[in-house]
Amino acid sequence: MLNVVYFATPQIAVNALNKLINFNDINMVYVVTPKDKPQGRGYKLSAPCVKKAALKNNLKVLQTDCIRKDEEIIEILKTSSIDFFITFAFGQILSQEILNIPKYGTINLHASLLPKYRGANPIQRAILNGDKITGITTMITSLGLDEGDICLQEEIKIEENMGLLNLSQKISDKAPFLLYKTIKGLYNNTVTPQKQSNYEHLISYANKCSKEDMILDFNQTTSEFYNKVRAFDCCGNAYFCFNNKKIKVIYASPTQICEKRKPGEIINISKDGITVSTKDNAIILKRIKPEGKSEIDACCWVNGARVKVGDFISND
RNA sequence: CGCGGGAUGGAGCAGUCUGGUAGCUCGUUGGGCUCAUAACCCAAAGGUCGUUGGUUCAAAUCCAGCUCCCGCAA
Repeated sequence: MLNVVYFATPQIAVNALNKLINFNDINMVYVVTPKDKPQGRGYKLSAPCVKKAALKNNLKVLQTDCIRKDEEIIEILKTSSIDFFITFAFGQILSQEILNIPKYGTINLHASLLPKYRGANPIQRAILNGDKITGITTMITSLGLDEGDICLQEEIKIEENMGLLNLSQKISDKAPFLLYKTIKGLYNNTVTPQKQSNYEHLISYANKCSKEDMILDFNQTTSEFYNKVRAFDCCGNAYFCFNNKKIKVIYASPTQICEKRKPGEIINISKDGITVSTKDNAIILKRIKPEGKSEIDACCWVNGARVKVGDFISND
C-alpha cells in the first residue's frame, strides 16, 4: 500500500483523482488544492474542481494559496509518512523542503511530450501550432520549470478536428494510468528517469495564453484561424469583432475557394454556416456566440444581424 | 451587494428614448412554376411582448419588485 498526496486544481485533474483512488494499492491520504475563491458573476465563493471531487469521495482536503509558506500544511505532510506526492496542474511551485518530504519522491504529470512545451499552456500551444502529435509526460518534480527527469511518456494523436475540449478529455482519460504506472515503476525500480538534457535540442516553451492569442483575424491564414478556434473551444473561446461587439467562434471548419477574395469578405451564407475569406483561403463559421447572448448557429445569427454576402467582417 | 448586456410567434432580431392596429429575415404548412430543386413566385398558420404589481382612457414601450440567460473582471 502506497501513501499518496495529490496536488491539483482544475477540471482536467479530476478524472485522475477519481481513478487513482480506485487502485487497491494506493491510499490517498490528502488532496491539496487552493482555497475557495470568489469567482464568476456575482463573486460567489467557489471551490476548485478537484476539491469538489475529493469531498465527493470523502477524502481529506488541505487548502492553501501558497504551499511553500504554509507551515501548518507542511507540518501535516511531514508527519504523515507519505510515499509519493503527485502534482497535476496544481498551479503553485513547491519548495525543496516539500519535495524532500515523500519517501520515494514527487511526480508531476505534464500535458506535453517533454522537453517540448514546458510551461503553463502546453495543450493550447500544441493545437495553436497545428501539431499532429502531443502527449503526456510524468517526471520527477524539480525546482525548475518542468525540467525534472522524465519517467514515462505516452503519445496522443491530435486529430484534424480536435479542439481543446476533446484533447483535454483524452489527456484526462490517460493521465491516471500513466501516473499509476510511474509510481509503481519507481517503487519497483522498473522505471529509470531520464535527464531532459539528453534532448536539449527539443526544448521549447508553452507560454501562458493571453487575451491577444484569442483574437481572431481574417488576415490570418485559414489554418491559423482554425487552430485558434480549436485551441480555445472551451473556457473562453476565440473571437472577432463585428459592429463593436465580440463574436465568439465556438465551431468552424476550414474550406477551399477557387477565386481569391479580400480577407474578411462574406462569400456565402447557408444553413451550413457563413463562409468568410481569409488571407489564403476561407473558413466556414458554424456555431458562434455573440456578446450577451447564448450560443447559436451562424446561419441564425445572419437573420438578426442582417449581414449579407459581400459584406466585410473587420476587426475595427 | 464587483461592472455591464439581454428576455418580443418555432429560430435570430427590430420596435422601448418620444405610450395609441405586432414588424423584419428565416423556418413551418398549403398552392404555383420547373425535366428537377432545401432555387423562384403566391398564400396561410403561429405572439395575452420573461414574471408580478403600479401609473394611465390606453403599456412591448414609463415606474418598482422577482426569475432566468449571457459578457467582462477575478
